[in-house]
Amino acid sequence: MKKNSTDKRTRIMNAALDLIAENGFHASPTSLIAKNAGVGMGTIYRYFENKDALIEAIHQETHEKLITEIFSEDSEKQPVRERFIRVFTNLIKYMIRYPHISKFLEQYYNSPYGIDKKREKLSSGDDPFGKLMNYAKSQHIIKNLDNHVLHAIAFGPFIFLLKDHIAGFIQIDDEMIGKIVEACWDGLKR
Amino acid sequence: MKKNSTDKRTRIMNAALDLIAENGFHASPTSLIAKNAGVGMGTIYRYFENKDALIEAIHQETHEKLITEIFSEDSEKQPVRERFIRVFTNLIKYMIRYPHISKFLEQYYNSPYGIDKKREKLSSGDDPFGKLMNYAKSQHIIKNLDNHVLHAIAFGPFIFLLKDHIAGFIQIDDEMIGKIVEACWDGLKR
DNA sequence: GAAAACAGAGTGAATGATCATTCCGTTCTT
DNA sequence: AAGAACGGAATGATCATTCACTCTGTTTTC
Repeated sequence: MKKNSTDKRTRIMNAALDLIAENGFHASPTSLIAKNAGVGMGTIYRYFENKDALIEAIHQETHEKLITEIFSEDSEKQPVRERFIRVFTNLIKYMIRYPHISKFLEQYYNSPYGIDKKREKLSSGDDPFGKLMNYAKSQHIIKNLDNHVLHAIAFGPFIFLLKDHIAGFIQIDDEMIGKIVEACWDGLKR
Repeated sequence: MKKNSTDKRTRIMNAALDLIAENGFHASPTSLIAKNAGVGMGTIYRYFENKDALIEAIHQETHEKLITEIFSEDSEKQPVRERFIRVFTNLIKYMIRYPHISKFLEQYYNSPYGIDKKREKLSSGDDPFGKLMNYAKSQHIIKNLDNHVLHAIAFGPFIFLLKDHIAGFIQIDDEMIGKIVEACWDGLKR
């Protein structure tokens, strides 16, 4: 039985993800990450250059997984409204299904890490949402506003609400998801 | 020339506010707060029990100032739509005029402090936005959704956008404010 | 095929850095 | 001069990171 070193790497990443989701970056010492992953502290540094690199790796992986999943059924042949509604709905369901990932990403984007990452994303130009927005604008289906503003109208409400959901103030069910998505679309459409 | 002890208290609070806004909680050591406030480290502990108490005091003060200011012109006699638009517009302008306060509050509400504070607010029931929402719902002017959801639709977009503004990705001018507020209203109204 | 030598993953005590907080000598106020 | 206010070095706690060592599986030697 060959020891798969990916196994330990994964265990470290999962332990860190869980801890950061539950306690935040600053209450997730490497010692605890190592303990929860069932490895020695030194082992973390065999797989990651330092703690930042570990966090970056987790972000990269979760972000990719998220984007892939929520756009999985998206097709340029569908009507724009349908596409928006499907993608938003997927996003919300995903976030609710994987609360630890949501919390991690939320923390990440609210930290100094996140700002730089966003800057990178924007300049590299591979933003599937941006493309969808641009197309919808060219068809005069949604308001002709800066993409940042459209992003805000589309995602702001749910990001806001997610905190309430995670904190336990509300319970988001399928019916509510439908209504939220509709309301966001109302804000977006011409 | 009498040394007013309130003066030092204020200087400490302002220094902490600025540092936290610019660098976050965890890059704002008491030593630096003291230095920027022009006082000794020990002095901070004459005015605040500990660092948490200092942060709570800053929150309390900035939050009160914010609420007072954005509701200053609000009157129950005005039409609901006008009231929403005025209050939102005030909020956005305030946040843009005082970016350090905005950043501080954003950090605060994204930290463990903030969650507890929100819980407190909700149970105490003194939420002027909630009242406005309830009234508008009773008049069938806005969608009949849970207040959390309405809050999210109303404030989510701007909170989201504010980060972009502060990070320098966009420049929010008066025309943009008007459009954002309209879009939020579109999401809210029946 | 057994024993010896090696390789390198894994470990966690030790290190050094950074903080919040305290404590006591100094400075101001009355 | 007494007492309050102040300053900042000292303290003790918490971390990320390192590094000398162990352990296990593999290769070489005879």
